[in-house]
Amino acid sequence: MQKRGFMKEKKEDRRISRTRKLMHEALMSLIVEKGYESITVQDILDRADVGRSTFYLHYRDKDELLLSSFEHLRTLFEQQQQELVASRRTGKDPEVYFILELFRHTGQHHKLYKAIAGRQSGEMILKYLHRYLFNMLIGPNTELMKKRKAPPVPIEITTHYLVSALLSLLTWWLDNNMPYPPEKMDEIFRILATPTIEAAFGRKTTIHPAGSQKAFYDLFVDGDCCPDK
Amino acid sequence: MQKRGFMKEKKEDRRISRTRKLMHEALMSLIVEKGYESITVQDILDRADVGRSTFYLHYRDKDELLLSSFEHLRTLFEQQQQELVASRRTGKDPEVYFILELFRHTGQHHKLYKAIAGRQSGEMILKYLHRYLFNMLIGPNTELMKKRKAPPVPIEITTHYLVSALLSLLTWWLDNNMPYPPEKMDEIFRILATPTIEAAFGRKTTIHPAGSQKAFYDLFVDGDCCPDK
DNA sequence: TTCATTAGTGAACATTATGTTTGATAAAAG
DNA sequence: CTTTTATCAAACATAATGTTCACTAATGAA
Repeated sequence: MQKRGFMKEKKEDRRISRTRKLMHEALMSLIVEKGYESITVQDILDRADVGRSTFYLHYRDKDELLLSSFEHLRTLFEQQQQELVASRRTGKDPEVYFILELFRHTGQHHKLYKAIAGRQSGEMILKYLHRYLFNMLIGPNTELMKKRKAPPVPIEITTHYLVSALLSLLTWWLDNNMPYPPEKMDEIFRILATPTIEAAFGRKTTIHPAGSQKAFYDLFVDGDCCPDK
Repeated sequence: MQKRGFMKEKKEDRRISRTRKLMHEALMSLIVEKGYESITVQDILDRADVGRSTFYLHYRDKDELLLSSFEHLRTLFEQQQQELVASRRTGKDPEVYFILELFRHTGQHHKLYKAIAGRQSGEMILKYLHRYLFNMLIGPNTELMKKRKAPPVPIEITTHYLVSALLSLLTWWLDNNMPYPPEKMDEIFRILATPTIEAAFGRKTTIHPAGSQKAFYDLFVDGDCCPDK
């Protein structure tokens, strides 16, 4: 997407990256501590130790900072996804792994996601996630559409329905401190959603387990995720 | 619940009912106009033409007023439900009608519900609705539980999943200006959800159409709901 | 190293909303 | 008619937001 080399793409003033990072970290730690809503810009300023004017030089408001932080996580998730796809050449059903990896990823960053998506922070992020997953799933589904001429339910509705259902499972899992491992949640989603997919499109779907991954964004890899492996 | 007669249970100062009603109406019309979030207490004061102190004499804040208004609607819905149950002595599967009536009811008050539950007003109401529906559905489901010894998915999760799915359909419907009649939405929900229920509990569910109902809360019965009957 | 450029500072300020308090007023209830 | 109680207006304290500006310091390119 961007010009220049491969390892180095430096064009940004160090000060900028520095203050941005400070503000992100401040926001993140504050979210974990007291939840997004109750955080004030002043809180962020104090924690990050930056001037008021500096904040508004970078972001329009609290929400924009949150969104920006969240996009970090999304990027990370996508990198992990790609690594996984690259490392495995089984090839088939990439969207099947997707859901398991989604649970894995959010589990790894559960403190953040719980604070961010656990209903405590505005629906903004949930909306974002919804859109993201919707686009992720609409591809495979439109393919399926071609096989069945007149599906009993409009595909848009089915997709919306399934995304919401998946998200509900995810937020439930986070809100309840992840009482099951990601694999179990993945299985549950399959059990509950597969018959719906079959009813809406008429097709068999298969079930797979999947692999592992690595940690980044060190400060917020939370450690104590899930009871047993 | 309360003491005294049958038709008359007046114990409340007229002034109280009057100002409360004024504030409710103010909030409702404002929600329809500009969405909940952007409404300020001052807006409500101006529209209702009540003093600032009066407002805080009745409600702690905006949210409490909204919640109170919403409970009005819930009461109305329950009345309609009971009338329906009373008028029909077919008796079986009362929860089957429930979903259709839910769509009918929200369709009738779509302006309010769209403003209130259409993602524009905080998740507060959605949460409330979720809890409400959850309790509504947990009864029938625990019955089903007894039939199957070890359901493959914990009932709590299944219920949560189904409620979320139902709500997603409902909000989608409202957000998209109710492109289908309630009957169609009811059918769609059945198509999508029934196989899940069967997978989670192992049982057949039947499909019914249902009747009509009446209007109240006149100011906000919106009229132009849904394309064709 | 030098130096023009760019980012960060902090303090003041305007603005907007919230929620509380007061004593006076008017409308109910009995 | 009298007592009680809800409402009112107005002022107030508080708190958060977002902007401005002149000053300072770090940066990176020459």
